Amino acid sequence: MSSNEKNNSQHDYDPFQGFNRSTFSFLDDNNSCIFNQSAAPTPAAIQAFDPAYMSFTDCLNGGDYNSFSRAFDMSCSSSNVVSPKKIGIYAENSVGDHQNASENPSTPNSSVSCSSHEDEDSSKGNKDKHPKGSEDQGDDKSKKVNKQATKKEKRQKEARFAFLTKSELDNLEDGYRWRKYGQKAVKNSPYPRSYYRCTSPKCGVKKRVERSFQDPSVVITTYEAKHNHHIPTTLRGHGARMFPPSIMASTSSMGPDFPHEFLSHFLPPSSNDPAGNTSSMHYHQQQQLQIPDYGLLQDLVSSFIRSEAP
DNA sequence: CGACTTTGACCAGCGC
DNA sequence: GCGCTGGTCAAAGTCG
Repeated sequence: MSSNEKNNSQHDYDPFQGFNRSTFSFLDDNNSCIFNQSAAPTPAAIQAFDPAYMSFTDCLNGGDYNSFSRAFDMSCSSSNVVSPKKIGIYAENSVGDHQNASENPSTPNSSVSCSSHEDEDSSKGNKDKHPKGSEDQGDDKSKKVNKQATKKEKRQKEARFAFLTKSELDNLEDGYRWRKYGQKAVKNSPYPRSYYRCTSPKCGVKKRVERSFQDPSVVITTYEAKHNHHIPTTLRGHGARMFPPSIMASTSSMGPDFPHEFLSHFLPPSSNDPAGNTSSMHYHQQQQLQIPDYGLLQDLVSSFIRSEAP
C-alpha cells in the first residue's frame, strides 16, 4: 500500500500533525483565544502534538482536555477549559460568533486561528437536502433519500477546520480548485458568506468563506472534510505558487490530508511569484509574521512524512 | 465551449 | 404552526 493509499484510508483527519512547533491559535467555546502564537510551546506542548506521542485527533479525543492548557502553558480560566466539542463549536457558529473571535482582545496579534472537530454535534449540518421537484419523482425520490442518508452519515464523520486569516482576498488560494455554489447574506454582517465545493470528482470537500464584520481584514475560512486527491497540477491563477517548489514537491507526496491551507500561512512568499500577490503574501505583509526558521517548515514537512510512514 | 460565478428559490432545522 | 436562518440547487450569465 502506498503512502497515499494509506492517507486515503485514514479516518481521522489530523491537520496539526507536524505542527507541534508552529504558531497558531485555538479558540474555545467563547471564541476566546486560549493559545496563540505569542506563547512559545513548551516541551510538554511539543510532546502533546508530536505524532510520535499523540496525534491531534487523539489529543482532542482524549479524556484529559486540560492537557492542552498544561501543554501550552495556557492560563485558562474556568471558562477556558478546552474540550474537543467546545473547540468544535467555533466552526458551527454563526458569523456573529466569529466576529467575537476576531474581536477578542486576547488575540490582538493572533493572525491565524483555527479550530477543529468531528461534527457529531452538527445537527444543522446533518440536515437533508431535497432538491427542487424531487417530491414528484417516485424512484428518484427513494434513491435521493438513500443518497442523502449516506451523505448524512458521511458528514457526521467529516472534520471541520476554521481558519482566521488576515487577507484582503476573500478566497484564499490553497492549491485546490473550488467551485462556488452559493452565497448567503450573513445575519448582522454586511459581508456575505460564500460556499465552495472542491471541483475534483468524488471529492466532497467544501469550504465556507466569510469576512468578519468586526474586523473586515479577517477572512474566516471553514473547511469541511478532507480531499481524497492531491493538489491539481494544473491550477488557474497563482495557486501553484503558494508553496516553494521544494515544499510543493514534498507536500504533494504526502497525500490529501496534508493541511496545505494551514501550512501556507506559515510559508514565506514564494520566490516564484514576482508579483507576490498570493494570499499568503498579503498575510505576511500585513501581519509581518515572523518565520523563525525557514528550515522549520522543512522540519514540519518531514515530521508529517514520518508520521504518515508505515 | 467549458469552467466558473451569480443569484433567486427552495428546503430543513430550530426557537418561540 | 410560523418565521428565521443556514445550506444547497440550478438556471442564467460571465469569462477566457
